Amino acid sequence: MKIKAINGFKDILPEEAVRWRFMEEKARDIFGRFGAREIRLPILEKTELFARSIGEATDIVEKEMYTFADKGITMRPEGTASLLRAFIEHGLHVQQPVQRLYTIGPMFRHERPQKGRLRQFHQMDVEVIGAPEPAVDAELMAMGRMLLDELGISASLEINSLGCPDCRPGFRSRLIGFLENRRHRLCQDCRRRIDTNPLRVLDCKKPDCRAQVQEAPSILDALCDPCRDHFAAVCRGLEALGVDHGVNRFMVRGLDYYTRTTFEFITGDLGAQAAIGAGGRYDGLIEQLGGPALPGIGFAMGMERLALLMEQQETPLPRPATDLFVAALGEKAAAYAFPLVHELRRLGLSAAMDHSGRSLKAQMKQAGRTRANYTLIIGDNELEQQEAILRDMATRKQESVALQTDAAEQAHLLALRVRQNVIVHP
RNA sequence: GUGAGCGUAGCUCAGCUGGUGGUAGCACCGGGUUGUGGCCUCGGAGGUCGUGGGUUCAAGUCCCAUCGCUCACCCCA
Repeated sequence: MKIKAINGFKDILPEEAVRWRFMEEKARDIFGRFGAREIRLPILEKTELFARSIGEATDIVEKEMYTFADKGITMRPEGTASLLRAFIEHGLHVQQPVQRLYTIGPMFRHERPQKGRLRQFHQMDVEVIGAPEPAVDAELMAMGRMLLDELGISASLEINSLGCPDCRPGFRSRLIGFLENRRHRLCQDCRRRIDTNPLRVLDCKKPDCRAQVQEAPSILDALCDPCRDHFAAVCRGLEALGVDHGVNRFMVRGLDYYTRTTFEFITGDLGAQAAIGAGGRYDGLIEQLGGPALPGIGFAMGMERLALLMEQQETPLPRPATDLFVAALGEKAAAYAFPLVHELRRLGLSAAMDHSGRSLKAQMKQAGRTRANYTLIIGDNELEQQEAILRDMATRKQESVALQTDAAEQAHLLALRVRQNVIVHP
């Protein structure tokens, strides 16, 4: 019986990995432009970290974590908790008043896999710690938008405010009162949600629930003055930066730690998975985790979802190419080519040759397959006359080049000849 | 945790109400081109029809079980 990867865990094969690399390089580039520095974090953390940050009663903590119960450790289901733990542990706030950090890597949740949702999935996570200003909220969303733009992905941005510990509890109880009155008109799930997570009812997709909820009190009307001012300033900031967005008063978060600004990048092209990136402000969380009383805001992009969209929208990718393929015919020629290819590689070129003594036709085919820009053809005739044929694969033009006895010298000459014409394929 | 659908070559799939002999395309290898890739053409290799059981003279096809995958609910990036 063949051993296969386990359910919800996927291999990213070479062809697909090209897309992933492009995505990661774009992200690192753009995060860097916004002053974010990379932080690399462990995959395993104490279980308690996630219970305290994400929330004991959330689905993630209650039933989706990969936990080694006997050791009290868990494979991270998201990045923010780990990042903040590291931030607090190493006292990063004393270095700079505002820290912008990003991390990229795998996360783990034991859910049933479906389109755009795996058990091991990957996120790109950006967090800004120490800045309460609404301008930062707008800046972060603008950064997310820029990344999507440069990845060729179109999505809409929805924003909302969840208020703060001063104003949310009041809204929450008003909402519960409203929902209780209409309990009988809500779906089974929403009836349960009234007790577990009443705000979540606002986000139910069932038409009947949506209709009921239209009449519900709006959190935006219930915000305290500071939260109201903050939200207004966020909207102005987005407008100043030309970032299109819509206000969605029904949007909520699945994690407990969010305050004030929340946002999601939404697409209709991924089946049931609409959110490709989401985040928000978490002003009390760092203190709650035993750190300094600093505000924070961050968001995560789901990389599998981005990759699916890039594929659908046919985002052009840089394809790897070979600078020079050496086609050697016969043992003597192969013996000459062997160190030559090595020297070419030492000089920084990508070079390849065949080791199985195949026909020239087969080797040319191989050269084409490896996307070689040039092929150097060396046979017995060429060795005898100390001249090889250099073929430009795109133009099919050939020229002869003098053969040197020394491989390093030969490689150097070829590199000079071939490099100036190396094309970076779009 | 719940529901539905699907398992035929490395990939994408054909195979009608069960009827000798398992399709095709892509990819791979070779020939046409005795030393020149992409196009064309000819050929080759590649399959326990997911697995086990049952019905039948006969099962890729029908039934049952099992495993796997996919999508959706839930939840979320």
